[in-house]
Amino acid sequence: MSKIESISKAYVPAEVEEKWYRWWMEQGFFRADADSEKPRYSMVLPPPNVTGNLHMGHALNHTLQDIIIRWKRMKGFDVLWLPGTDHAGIATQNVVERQLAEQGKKRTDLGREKFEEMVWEWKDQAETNILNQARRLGCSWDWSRKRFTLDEGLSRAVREVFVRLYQDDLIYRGEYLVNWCPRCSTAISDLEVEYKLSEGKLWHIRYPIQGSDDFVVVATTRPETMLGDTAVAVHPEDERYTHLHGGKVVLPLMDRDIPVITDNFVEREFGTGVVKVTPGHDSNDFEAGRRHDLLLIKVIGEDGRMTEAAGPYGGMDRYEARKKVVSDLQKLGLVVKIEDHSYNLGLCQRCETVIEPLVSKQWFVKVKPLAEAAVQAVENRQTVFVPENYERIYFEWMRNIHDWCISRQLWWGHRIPAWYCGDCPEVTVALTEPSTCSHCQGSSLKQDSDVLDTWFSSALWPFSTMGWPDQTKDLQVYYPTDTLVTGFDIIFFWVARMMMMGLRFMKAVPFHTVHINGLVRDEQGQKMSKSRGNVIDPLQIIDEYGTDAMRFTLAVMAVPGTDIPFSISRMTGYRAFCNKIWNACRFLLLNLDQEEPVSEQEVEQLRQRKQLDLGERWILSRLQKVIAETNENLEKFRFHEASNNLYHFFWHEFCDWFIELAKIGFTSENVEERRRTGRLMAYVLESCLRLLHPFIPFITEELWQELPHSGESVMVAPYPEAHQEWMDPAAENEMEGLQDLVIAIRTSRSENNIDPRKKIPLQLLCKPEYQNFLESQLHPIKNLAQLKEVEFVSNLETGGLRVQGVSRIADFVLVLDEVIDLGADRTRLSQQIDRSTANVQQLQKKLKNANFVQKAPEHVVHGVRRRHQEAVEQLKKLKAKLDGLSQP
RNA sequence: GGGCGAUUAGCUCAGCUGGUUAGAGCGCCGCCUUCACACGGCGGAGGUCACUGGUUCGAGUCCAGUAUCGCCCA
Repeated sequence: MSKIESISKAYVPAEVEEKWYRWWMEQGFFRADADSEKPRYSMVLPPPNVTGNLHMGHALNHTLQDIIIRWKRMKGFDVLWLPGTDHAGIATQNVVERQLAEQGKKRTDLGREKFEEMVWEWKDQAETNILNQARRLGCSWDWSRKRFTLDEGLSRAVREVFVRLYQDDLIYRGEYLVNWCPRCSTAISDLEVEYKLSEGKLWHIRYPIQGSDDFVVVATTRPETMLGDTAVAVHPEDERYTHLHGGKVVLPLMDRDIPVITDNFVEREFGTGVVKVTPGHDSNDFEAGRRHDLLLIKVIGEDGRMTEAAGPYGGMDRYEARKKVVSDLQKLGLVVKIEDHSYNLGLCQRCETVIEPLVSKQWFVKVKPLAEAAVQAVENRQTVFVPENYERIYFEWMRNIHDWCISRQLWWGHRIPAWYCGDCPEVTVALTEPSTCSHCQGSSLKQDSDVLDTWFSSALWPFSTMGWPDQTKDLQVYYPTDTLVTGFDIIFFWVARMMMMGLRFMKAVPFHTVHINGLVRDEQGQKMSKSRGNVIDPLQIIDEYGTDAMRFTLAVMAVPGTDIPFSISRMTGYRAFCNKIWNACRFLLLNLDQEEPVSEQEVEQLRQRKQLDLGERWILSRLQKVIAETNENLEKFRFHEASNNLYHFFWHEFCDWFIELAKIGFTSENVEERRRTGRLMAYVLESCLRLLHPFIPFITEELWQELPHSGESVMVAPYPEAHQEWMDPAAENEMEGLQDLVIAIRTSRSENNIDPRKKIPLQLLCKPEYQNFLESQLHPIKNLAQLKEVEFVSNLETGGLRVQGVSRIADFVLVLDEVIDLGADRTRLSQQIDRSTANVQQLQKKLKNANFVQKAPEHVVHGVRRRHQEAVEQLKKLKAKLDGLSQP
């Protein structure tokens, strides 16, 4: 009784969340134990970037992982959920550079060392923030194993991998066309370029044919690159241009003779069918240039300005140069026409600057051999994708993979472990700084100033975090991990590369299952973005609605393979659900006078001694069903089904029916009955808290601690397993009959505007086989349907102040004091008759169909027969009722 | 151009291997402050499951095509 006073009428999340998280940590419940005898289950967290805050995407991703982890932990596994953060090279460097820019400074003003210090400061700050946010989300991370991609251990793994791949000829340095971001001043990989359809122009330009007065017309979207043209190309089978084969044209403005080449890559339908070839600034042209041994001229430099090779245009910005080139051409009368043209513009993923393809000396990973193994592993189902169709996306990319440019001209990241010799042209690649050149023994060495692509270190995450290259116990026990939960947007960036690296260096896939979660969108299904102003901050949501409500909403909406339109109004509903759970417990505590936990043996005894009443047998049976379903759904990553079933069971079965029945038990004069009601309800409620805990960890812990329980914490209590023998189809069937009758009476009452509080008399007419059953259930029926006395009759008295109703197991008449609206009654009956007639006809049609009766499985046919019979009877009764009304 | 996905109630979406009268939340309408909960209770209205054809005894569910929308890759 003192307890209930301490429990408020509504659940206030802010009052309990922090307390429990701290306590869980102190108790060491989150820590994995590599020496444990238990079966193990492991997962690594996709490390969030240390660029700022966690967003709804993280909230979803982390919630799903935490559900799995908490569930497995309760199931008796030794679980490891390894957390950490990613240094996120370009992204983080950009954040800090932007801060500098506000002070009017550039990173070069500070120098490398000073700048790096500054980024480290930012990193500490951002990381602390992110880790706090994860706490608020309730993530049961093993904090003792937290990692950061630039940690010494992980850096050692990066160097080790680089050196080994170099030794195996899978890493090389070379001069190739790369995607260059002039703003970030670095090369980026193909994946980091985002394409956006933009409105541009198509310029048609005349190139004079050498030794002739004639011209060819080429079409281009980037006229400034013509300064670097070293050929024009036509399709070999294009009959319009056979006369040009082997000839030359004169490049305008530069007055350079360039050859006409023939190549299949030319699209005859594009423009005039003659294209300019600029091997220095276009990837298709680069390839063509190699095939035809063309000169390569770099007319645009790393700073986005024209180079000296651009002659008079040298030093101009690339867009100014474009204008100038066009106007100069126009003066020469060489511009035939300018058309509007939309085309895909390549932008830097991080800063949206237009990418400049240019030739540069970079480090590359030869990916093909690595990709083959990674494809096979998925083909052999050593790793499976959930939902499965993502595997096709993975294959598609892996089979068309290009070499991976891994060097970045940044300061924030893993420095490339390569040293250039001042005395010879060779490079020394080593784990630690060498004192002499490995080729000429010279001692004037200088380390490559570039760093590695962030994804290079992320690719090692599943094993670098566990201590590799040392053969640690953690690696032995927890690698390969079981599941990876991540977004589809980084299947190529990250998942594919972890597969390649894991297989190469650990000789085993990094994870058995890749569960792909969707994107969190706003209520209208729009992508959340700062510019749209529709970004939802998870922390704000948590402050306002509580972590549990947010987690449950995300879980319920997480349909595999689809995006999540996050809805505040929906979440309000799940906050109400938390409140419902809270109050169900309050109700029990109000009525419970013992604290001894209820064991399964105790329930089993009651069951065997046939001491349970219908509602109790029914709720136990339903509980087994929902336990089985929840485990099955979680096994298949069907979070939405699992959470939705629990929601429905708890609210609409346990609360709406069982608690209502329990109210009768609690007010019984029979001490034994009162006690049993409390025991049963405590048992079911405690089971529900355990079932719900992975989804809503905070409220379940708070309440579990208040209820009779055994064990320290709900988070380490055993997850419920279904007792097959507690399933009770007979009880479920009887209960359905009872519910059907109660609902029919309630509907009748409501339709006749009878005050819900008003207790009224009732006449019942039932089939003989239900008589005993109904008599035994009179008490609950009276309570649930607000009835005064119930009289069994052999003929329903119609007419006058009587309202009739039918249900599956019994018909009834409400005996009313008030005047009722016969007209309304008639309309309602007619509607019911229409519906019922349609139903009968449909079932009849099926049964008349000889094919159906012969071919459909027996139980289906049987079911239809039964339903048909019932429907016919019901229709007959409804018609009789209508007749009764018509002749008062 | 290639690939993937979507189209179900006013809104946002479930519906897993084809089989009760297609469900949920929110919204809407009516009644109720009944001693767990108004973040509540009881009841109700609302759907030709995008369209066309096919497979099947039976299709929201499987197949083909059409339309519209979205995403990824080139």
